[in-house]
Amino acid sequence: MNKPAKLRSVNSSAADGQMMYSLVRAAHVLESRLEEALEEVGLSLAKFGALSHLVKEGEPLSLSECAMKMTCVRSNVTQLVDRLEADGLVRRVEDPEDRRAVRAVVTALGKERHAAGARQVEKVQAEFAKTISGTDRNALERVLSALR
Amino acid sequence: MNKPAKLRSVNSSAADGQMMYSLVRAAHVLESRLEEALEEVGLSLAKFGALSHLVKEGEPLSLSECAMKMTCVRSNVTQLVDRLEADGLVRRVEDPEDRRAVRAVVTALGKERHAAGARQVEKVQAEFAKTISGTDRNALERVLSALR
DNA sequence: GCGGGTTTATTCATATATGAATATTATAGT
DNA sequence: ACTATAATATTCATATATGAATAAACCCGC
Repeated sequence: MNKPAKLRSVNSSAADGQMMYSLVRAAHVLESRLEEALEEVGLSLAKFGALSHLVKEGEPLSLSECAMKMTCVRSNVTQLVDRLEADGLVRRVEDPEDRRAVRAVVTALGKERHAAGARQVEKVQAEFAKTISGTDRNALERVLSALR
Repeated sequence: MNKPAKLRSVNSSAADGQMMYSLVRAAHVLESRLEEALEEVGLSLAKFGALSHLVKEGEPLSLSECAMKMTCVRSNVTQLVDRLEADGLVRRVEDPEDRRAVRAVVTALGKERHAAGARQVEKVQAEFAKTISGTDRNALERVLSALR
């Protein structure tokens, strides 16, 4: 027998603890799927994320701006751009306005690769969409927007 | 004006894409909170996780068993146990049954530290519980259980 | 009993992430 | 104009994670 809804929403911190872990695990599962899908086109999730911001912006971003958009630390971006540059997906250019700054430019190959990555990500999204019912969608939105 | 629910649950792969990212981001936020809380007692989330499995089991676990419980690769556990051992939270003992195996034993200090970590985690859980309404709880459960 | 395949942990190379330290350049306040 | 402060990217040390390669020990079928 289920508990009445009133009781269910009270005194359930143990269940919530499980849910917190479930949420984290579920996200890891999704990340694995994305990594797997992106690997087929020679990208990692980190690389795809960086390319996405650069492509979306449409103009060179300084590494600091990248770090902010990716909500990570600058030294991380330095290394990520090193690898992207080694892959030929991005180029570093100096900023004439500010001689401290370095901006990242997506190469033609980088744009192609990003597009291929986006197609892969869409497949995972479609799969994800199937696992969510319409009513759960709204509840999930509320929960996730509370966690920022 | 909202779309009718029927339309809302159809043709919404773009919104679902956002939700997929939201879910991943939300999990990262939770992980950061856990890391932050655990840092106060000198633990990382990875270390706390390993200790939790060992404490829960109540007896020494081989590193392979640890890897399975933590759903990660064995070489990861090797390094993690290196660090736990350096912290004095765990000891390696040989397995008399199987001379290939190495088992991890929690030390007294390890048990204390784990208990302290568990108290920290509970605080984060309580905070998390407050952000979830009773009705959303069930929806979230359904969604997360579909992602295993 | 033994030879071949499996399982064990470790090591190595690499990717991702953080934070501290450093050097260079910009900018504000005086 | 000069100095103090801030912001830039990089480097370094470290933690976490993966996967490939290795060595040791196990186990099965013969």
